[in-house]
Amino acid sequence: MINSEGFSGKAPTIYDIAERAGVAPSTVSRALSKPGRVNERTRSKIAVIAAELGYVASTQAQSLTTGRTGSVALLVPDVTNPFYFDIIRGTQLELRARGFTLLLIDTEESAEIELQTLRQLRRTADGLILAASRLTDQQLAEEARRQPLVTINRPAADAPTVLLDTPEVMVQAVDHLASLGHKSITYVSGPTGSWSNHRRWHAIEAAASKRDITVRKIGPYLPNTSSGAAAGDAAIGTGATALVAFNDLIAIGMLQRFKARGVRVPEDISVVGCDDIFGADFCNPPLTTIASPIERVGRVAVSMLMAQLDAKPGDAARKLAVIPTYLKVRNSTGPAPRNPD
Amino acid sequence: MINSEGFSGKAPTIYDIAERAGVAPSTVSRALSKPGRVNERTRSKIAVIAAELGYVASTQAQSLTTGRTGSVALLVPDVTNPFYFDIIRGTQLELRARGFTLLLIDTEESAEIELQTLRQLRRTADGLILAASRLTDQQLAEEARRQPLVTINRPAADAPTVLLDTPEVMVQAVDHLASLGHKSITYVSGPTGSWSNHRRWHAIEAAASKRDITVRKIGPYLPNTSSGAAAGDAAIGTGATALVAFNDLIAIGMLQRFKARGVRVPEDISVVGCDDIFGADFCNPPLTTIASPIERVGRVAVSMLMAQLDAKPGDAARKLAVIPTYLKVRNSTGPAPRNPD
DNA sequence: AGCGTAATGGCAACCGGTAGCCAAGAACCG
DNA sequence: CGGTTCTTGGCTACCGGTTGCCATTACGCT
Repeated sequence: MINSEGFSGKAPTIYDIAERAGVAPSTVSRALSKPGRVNERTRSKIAVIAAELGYVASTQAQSLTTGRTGSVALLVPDVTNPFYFDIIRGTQLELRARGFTLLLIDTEESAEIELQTLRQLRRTADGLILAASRLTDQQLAEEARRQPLVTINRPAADAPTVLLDTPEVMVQAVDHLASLGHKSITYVSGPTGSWSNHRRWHAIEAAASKRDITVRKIGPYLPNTSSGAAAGDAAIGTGATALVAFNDLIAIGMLQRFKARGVRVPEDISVVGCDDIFGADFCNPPLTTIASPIERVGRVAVSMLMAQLDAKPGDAARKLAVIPTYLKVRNSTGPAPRNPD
Repeated sequence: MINSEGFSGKAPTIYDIAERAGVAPSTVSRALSKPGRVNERTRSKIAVIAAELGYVASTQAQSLTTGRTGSVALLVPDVTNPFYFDIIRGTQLELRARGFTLLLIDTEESAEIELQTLRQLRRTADGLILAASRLTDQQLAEEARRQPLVTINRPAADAPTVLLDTPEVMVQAVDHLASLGHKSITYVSGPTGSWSNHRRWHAIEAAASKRDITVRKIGPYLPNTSSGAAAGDAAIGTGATALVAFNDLIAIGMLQRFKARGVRVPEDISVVGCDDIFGADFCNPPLTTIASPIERVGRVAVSMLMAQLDAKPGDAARKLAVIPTYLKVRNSTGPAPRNPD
């Protein structure tokens, strides 16, 4: 209480250790960071003193000379979107295993914040992982040229990308609905700037056209449950019997809305989501959706970034990783109603 | 492609700007960080050049002299636990508004990782926010003495704390169940190391004893849905009619398990959760739970931390913030069954 | 005009490490 | 035993900013 500022004085530096050990600071530095470079006896003496003092190297000082900061930034459009939970976790776990720190940024679905953060972090992070970037292709390419970057669910020239293979499985979803007798499918579109949104829509369109099924699109909607509620109302208006939503958040929002309005799922209408987020298995009814090992996406993104950081000029970096996905049928899809209005 | 390393050369420094502007580096530094200190014409000239070059100050270099890193670490036991997501978001938003960066750490429910990270970050972060710390009181006090710290849902000597006032509302939950005719309540306990777990249990115990209601405790269980499923089975074994769970994750896990085993909620058994996490409103049935403005918890934690950072010796810091909570009645609670086994 | 004071910008030290270069001593070799 | 090479540790410059101190100039005022 005497000194409300003084958090136990200053942290010890290599100079403190050097003094105690009777060696030069540079020796301490070497003892700690390149063990082979100094005599074993000297090294262990220094190690002991460092431990006693509770020495921790200043990462900022280190990064100043080495150019490495030991941290990687992950930019997500919305931290509260459960889809990103596992990406965050996968990233964080893999990063920690490699001795890196995670800088988490919520870009609030804004390209501007994203861009500004990207610039801000140029010096601060060794590399960036962009989940569902809202930047234009050009901006993305530009940034990729400036700093090591990996994108998730968004291809970019010059930057490695991790993709969830959801479009592939959209075909299965269409087949699933077709086999249940649905003749028409309505796609509930996500945000306009989202690349995966376009990709999913095209996949559905293509799959449907091969099967004599008509498709329609409503939206765009923000990827959250309240927007999903709005989408639910819109869907009822169109008389659709089969809905494929951009993601589970929207799908769950629709489910809630349908329940509130007395529309039965799947008797009156079938709903397919995408991502298999937390909650998809216990909503009412449990949601048929497209699942994938999302945590792995984060891990893979990290390892691709690391490969990029360690790359010698001339190394051909792996540019693309596609993570498999699969259709998970639960209770939100069922036979097409006999006589739709 | 010519040079896979060279991400557009080096970032510009104040020396580059100084040269272009024909002034000394120190002038550039001042122009950028203390505008009043230099002539307005000089300042604007420098500002223009800085903008042209896309200059961004190196935070590590800055922190080296100023001692401020501009980043705050948030430690959570499990990033995939939705409860923390709004805390993360609140923290991140408030931090960004104040020009700080968020370092997110998942401690994997481990006191050891928590402690190790705390040490690691001593130099790297200006302060730490510990959500649901698993440390002992002593460890916590020790760390609080070493660096600016704020805890969430965990009181600590020497560190400001943000508390959710859930125990207060546990009383309401007990009343709610009592008014529905329940004579006995079973508390489904969370992790042993969790302070809020103890606190909630004691609140229930106290409230029940005043109302001639018997209480029981089962557990401990990990705060996730699979553990909740196990808790569900255990609860069935005890013949309980009213369950209050440590948190929503456990409650939802129980709900799922009950559904699978044909136990009707709330007809056969009532369930109360805690936290009102994402999913509590759309699970089946929607969960009666204790809600609170969780995002605000994060914001308040940040502002208490900032107050601590800016404190002059002698300032009496606010040591405790209690965030109100309230009972949200949905469909998982109902009248006690007439003739329980 | 003369003097005090404020405004402005440069110099240089410093923050805490890293790394290149060099010298002293040890070990090795013919 | 002299010469060469290796090992080890110190010295010093440097990374990119910040800041205390000082010199210069401009300005205000009597």
